[in-house]
Amino acid sequence: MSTASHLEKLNTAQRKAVTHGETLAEKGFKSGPLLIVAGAGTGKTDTLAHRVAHLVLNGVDPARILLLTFTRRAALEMRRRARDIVRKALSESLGGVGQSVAQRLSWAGTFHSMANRLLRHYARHLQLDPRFTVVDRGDSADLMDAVREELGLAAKAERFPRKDTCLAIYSYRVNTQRSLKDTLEQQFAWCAPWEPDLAKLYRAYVERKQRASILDYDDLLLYWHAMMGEPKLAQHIGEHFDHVLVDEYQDTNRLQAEILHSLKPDGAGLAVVGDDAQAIYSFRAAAVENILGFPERFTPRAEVVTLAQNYRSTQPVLDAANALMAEAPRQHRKHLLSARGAGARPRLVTVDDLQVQADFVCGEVLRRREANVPLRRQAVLFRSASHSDTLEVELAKRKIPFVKYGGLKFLEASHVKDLLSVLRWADNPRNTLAAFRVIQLLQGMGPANARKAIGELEARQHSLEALKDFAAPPPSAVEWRKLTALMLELADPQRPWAGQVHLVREWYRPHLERIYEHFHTRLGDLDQLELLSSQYPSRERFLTELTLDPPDATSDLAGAPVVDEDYLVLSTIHSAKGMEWDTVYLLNVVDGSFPSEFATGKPELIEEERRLLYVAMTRAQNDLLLVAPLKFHLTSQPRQSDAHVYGGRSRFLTDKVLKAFDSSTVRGRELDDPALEGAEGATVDVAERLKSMW
DNA sequence: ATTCCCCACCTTTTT
DNA sequence: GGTGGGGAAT
Repeated sequence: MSTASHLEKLNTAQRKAVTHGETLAEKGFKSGPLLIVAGAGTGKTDTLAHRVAHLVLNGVDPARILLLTFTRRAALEMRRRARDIVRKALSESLGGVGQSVAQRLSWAGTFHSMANRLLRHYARHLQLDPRFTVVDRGDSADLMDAVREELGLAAKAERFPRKDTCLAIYSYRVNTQRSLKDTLEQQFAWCAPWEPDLAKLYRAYVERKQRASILDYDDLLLYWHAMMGEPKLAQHIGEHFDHVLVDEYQDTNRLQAEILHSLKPDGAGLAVVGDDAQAIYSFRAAAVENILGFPERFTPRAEVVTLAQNYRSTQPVLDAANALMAEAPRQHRKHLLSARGAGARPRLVTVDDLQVQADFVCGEVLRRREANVPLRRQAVLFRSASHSDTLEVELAKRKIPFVKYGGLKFLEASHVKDLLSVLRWADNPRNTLAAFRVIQLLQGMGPANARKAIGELEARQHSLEALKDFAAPPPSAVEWRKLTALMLELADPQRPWAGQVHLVREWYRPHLERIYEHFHTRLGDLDQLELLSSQYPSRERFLTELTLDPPDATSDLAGAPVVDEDYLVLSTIHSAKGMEWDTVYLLNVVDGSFPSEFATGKPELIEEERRLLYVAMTRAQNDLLLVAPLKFHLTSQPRQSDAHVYGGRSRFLTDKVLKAFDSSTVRGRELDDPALEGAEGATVDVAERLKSMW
């Protein structure tokens, strides 16, 4: 296989990464640990996919490869590419093999989804109900809030931290494996006085989840981690996989790193890939030290292969990115070199305000489309989801179709949560969180009655039959019977999954109309949900996978584009990771956004913002445009105020960095009609004239 | 006990 | 501009 055609188009470093351990081929490639440091655009995904394919072509069983990625999308992509490589490498007559490779490569997914799968499998070893419910961030927060209320912490004289803050602290502490005290002191200093109360809250929160057979995102990792702490189980699971490959290793947290080490204590068969310059998830407790210290964690040290040949961008784009990173104090220095050569210099365009920015971007987008760069080869990126608001309005006005990634999700809409809660309750009758929500949808049923009803359910081991015997307050009696009938129907194990969402939707409709103002648009979302549900084989799979991999594009303003139709991509930088476009526009490149006004204070946070800008810039293949509005509204201002900053050039755009850019200014009226230009200097003070009339 | 209405507060990034 | 919490009316 050493001269195999699938290796031909790889460069030396890539080939080294792909074939690492080949000399041990007869032992199934179980070589020592490997770290691939892959700069932006250096063919990281391709290299990993080739490695998977290469392993398979050399006799490794795809079912014994664990491939951990950061998003579900990345996992699918990796599977697809590996399949294509294998298919191509083998003779055409064996075409079917490629297909089965992708299928057999079933252990490919996010840490969380693989955890979910393993935990359901080993549930009985963990005294865990295999029908456990996975709850998303919002539900976790609601649960936290309920506990917070019950403990009387909400009513304290001094403001107790809000539910989201409580959850953020909890999550950070869990994922970093630090003590609560340290977490508070270092990350949430303003909450430190509440430490004893928070500890109490978290204990109650954990108990509550356990009683209801609920696992939150963190629990998926925690349980997996705990499971790996039991030597027999750890060995059993570790032996199931000959190879463990991890993508985006720079964004793993301590818990995840420890899981990996217990899977492969000596590092045999372990290969991780990442780029410390693209570490942008520290807020989620990601530990860059994982990648920096990876080689030394093993004896002998792990092999390190560095990929620096960039296939994505032209050299001028990389010059800008390199200049930006050259000013980062702590890093693994690498200099990206383009395999594509010369191209247009990146531009920094200064505009008056957000409206001019939106106008300008629309104009540029259309101009490029005329020049045969389709919309889907262009993307607009920004620091936070709301930064595209003005642009979205403008795009809709000009009927330019777009899809937005990141930001508020479909699943966070309350009506969607209502409907899903019914299904969750039916799926796991012990899920009192869902029950609590559903019961209160009925008119006349508030928190008190809901608690009473749930109390009776608990007393009868959560048998839904108990619903029949609950004496609902007379005004709600009729609706209570309808709900009871619905729940019993859904709970019937004989009932096929198909049609269940429809059933719930029909039941829910009158409540929806009563509760919400514009119920029609919301009804549309439920139709979407019904459609989506038909793609899943079972209720459990639907609910879990929806939570672990929520649909991440919203495009309500311009109307959902039909597949294959051309549309512009709008995305937060975080959601744009790993992607690439011909042209990239970056909005609001000003201080307050780059770096985010919330990140100031700590040097590490500022550096992460720099990396964020770096990630954004390195998404561009040919054209990179940074737009800097002179007038930029700061968030977190008192309402109704028009507070903004002027000329806040991003501190990352130093004179040195700016040398890599062509700078220009665009004034609002230039966009309207160039023919009106040329009247500079001739101004009329209309206001003064009107006043002087009196 | 529920519901409705008003007021204060806060506004990042995501599995 | 939306949401969450508190208080008053039903």
